[in-house]
Amino acid sequence: MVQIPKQQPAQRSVPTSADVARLAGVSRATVSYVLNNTSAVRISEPTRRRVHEAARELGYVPHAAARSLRAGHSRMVLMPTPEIPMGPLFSRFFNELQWALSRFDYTVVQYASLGLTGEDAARAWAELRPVAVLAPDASALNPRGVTVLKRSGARAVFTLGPHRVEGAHALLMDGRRVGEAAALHFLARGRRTIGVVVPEEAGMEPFSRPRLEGVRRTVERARTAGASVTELPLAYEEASATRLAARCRARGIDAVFAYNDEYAMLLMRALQDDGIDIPEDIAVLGSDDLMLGRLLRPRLSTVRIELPSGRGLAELVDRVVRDPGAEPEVHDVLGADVVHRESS
Amino acid sequence: MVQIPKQQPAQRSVPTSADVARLAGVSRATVSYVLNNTSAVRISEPTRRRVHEAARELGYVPHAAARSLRAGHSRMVLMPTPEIPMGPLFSRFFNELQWALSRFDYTVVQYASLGLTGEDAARAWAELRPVAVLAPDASALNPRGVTVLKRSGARAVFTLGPHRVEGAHALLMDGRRVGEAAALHFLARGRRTIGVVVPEEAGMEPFSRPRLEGVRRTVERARTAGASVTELPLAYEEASATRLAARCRARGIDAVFAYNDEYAMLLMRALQDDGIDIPEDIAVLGSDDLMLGRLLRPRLSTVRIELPSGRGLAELVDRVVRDPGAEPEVHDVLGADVVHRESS
DNA sequence: TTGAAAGCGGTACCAT
DNA sequence: ATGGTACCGCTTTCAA
Repeated sequence: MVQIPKQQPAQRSVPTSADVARLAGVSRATVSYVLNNTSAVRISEPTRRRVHEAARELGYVPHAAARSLRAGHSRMVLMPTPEIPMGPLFSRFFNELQWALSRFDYTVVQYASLGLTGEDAARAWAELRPVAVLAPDASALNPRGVTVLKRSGARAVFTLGPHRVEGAHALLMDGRRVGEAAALHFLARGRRTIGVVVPEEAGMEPFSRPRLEGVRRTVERARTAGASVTELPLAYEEASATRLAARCRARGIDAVFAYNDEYAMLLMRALQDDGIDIPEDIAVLGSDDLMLGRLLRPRLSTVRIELPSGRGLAELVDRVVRDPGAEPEVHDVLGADVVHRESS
Repeated sequence: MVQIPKQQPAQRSVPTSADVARLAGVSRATVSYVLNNTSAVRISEPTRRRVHEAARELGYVPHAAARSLRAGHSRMVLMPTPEIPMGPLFSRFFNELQWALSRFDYTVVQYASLGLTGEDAARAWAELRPVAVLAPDASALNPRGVTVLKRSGARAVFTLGPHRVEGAHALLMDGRRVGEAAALHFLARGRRTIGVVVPEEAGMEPFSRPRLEGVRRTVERARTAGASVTELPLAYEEASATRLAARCRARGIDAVFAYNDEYAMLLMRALQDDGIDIPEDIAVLGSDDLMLGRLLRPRLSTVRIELPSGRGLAELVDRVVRDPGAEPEVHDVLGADVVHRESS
């Protein structure tokens, strides 16, 4: 029995527009005209058909790199992926923004430049020659990085997060607003000894610090007699929560802003197990308005965070791309308001 | 007073290696040799310095597209982003895989080809000429799409998800395993009237269907007298859960596999509010082993899903890239086992 | 040790 | 209505 070579892929090399031209019996120029529907040039119907047919037969797919090399620009919007998996809130925002940008005919690409930060990261991104970069704060983009990107042809550089960076437009998500809303809520309800949970997990400082700071600032400004703010480190595990619950009781804390709903749930459980009544003894406030908060008993009060519509942001990005000369703009895109339920 | 134009960016065009060569007083070839540390060629130290300095001064960043165009290949691994935001489990897996691949010197790019599926999506991906594609199931990659990708030079095409696709390697995540584990758990504990929650939210079928099917299949095979399986549609909102709780009671259901921990929490709350005792009257099982499940009362039993290490998968991808001729492999990468706590 | 030049896959100008 | 061709930025022989 003859041994038949199994699946000889023949590994034909990738078909190019020259191959299509050859097969269709026309020039590469004609192929380009036909496949791009170039309006400045009229190609006869029979020729069009032959070209299309040849392309289909060969399974021709244009080479994006070659195209944008020639064009001198691309419509790639680069969104470096943050190292930390984002919660549902932020990831929905990301998805929406992506979708909106794609409506503007941008190609959104998330690029994982893992380990790189600041200028190094910027250089890695710049190699891709994106027309715009939307950098989450965690990428630690700095002013020099912004310069690198602009020099390499990026027409719009945005940061997304709590900080702004010189030279770049900013979609400023000022976490202090969240802390502020929480603090006002507590003060208005007569709470005075306020604790603020700060996650111990690495990489969350950019989000947790501003919230703490917002609480601090608000309490100071209010000049309410006897009001104080205590930082409460908490790891995302029960043992840590148990210890923290004891500490809350010991320090006479009567209100806790728990960073977000998940940490709030963790702490609430520990407090309740410690015999503390919520909200009677200690008021608890989460944030992000997750479904799970509504399911707790008592139902969790929370700071609802409002992110802007992807549609609007996509418009903004597009506007800057069209007019790159303009001064960097700072857009305060974070809204925060308290949803009062039963835990506070 | 003279009006000074504010910030004249002079918008020099992007510096190329030719600019660097000019400034350093050498040829483009030399620039390339120096910046790439080409070992086959020895360049004198003074020249090296001059080149590096010129590159720094101009803020030169190489053009990735031009480079890979010349090279004829890239090290880009394309991971089309699924339309649905993934939970923490899956997103951790994604991150890990990305990190591992970057250790192998691959450039991982997530490309949002929103709205496109099947062959159209494949064509859009192929334009980027990735060396490998890891396509989540939701992208609906089909055999023709696989062909398109291979024809365009992709040396490794993987699908990630519950289905496999002809011609592509598969990291098969067989959700039936999850259902199977759940069913065995219930049957072993004497439960007979089993309900399976199926989320009503769009786009979750690829995950929920197999789980249901796994339960069904396992119960059928067990041939346990009187055992039955009921499909329980549930939207992620309290009202829907309330209705479902009533339905559970009415149908005499004594065990519910709730799709995941979040739906489980939602349903558990509704059942308890309806006066049903868990696990006495109805046993509840979630999946994903989220922290939140441990915090519920009773503590939620859950199906722990084990995804493979990113490291191992990166090795696999690399192996296939090196030897693209091999037959497509199917790797069963989903482990499922029940973590028994208090709700079952 | 360095430079000249070809060529990767497209596009668009200028002829024909 | 089509074809010839220069060129985008970079790498890599081959010569000098």
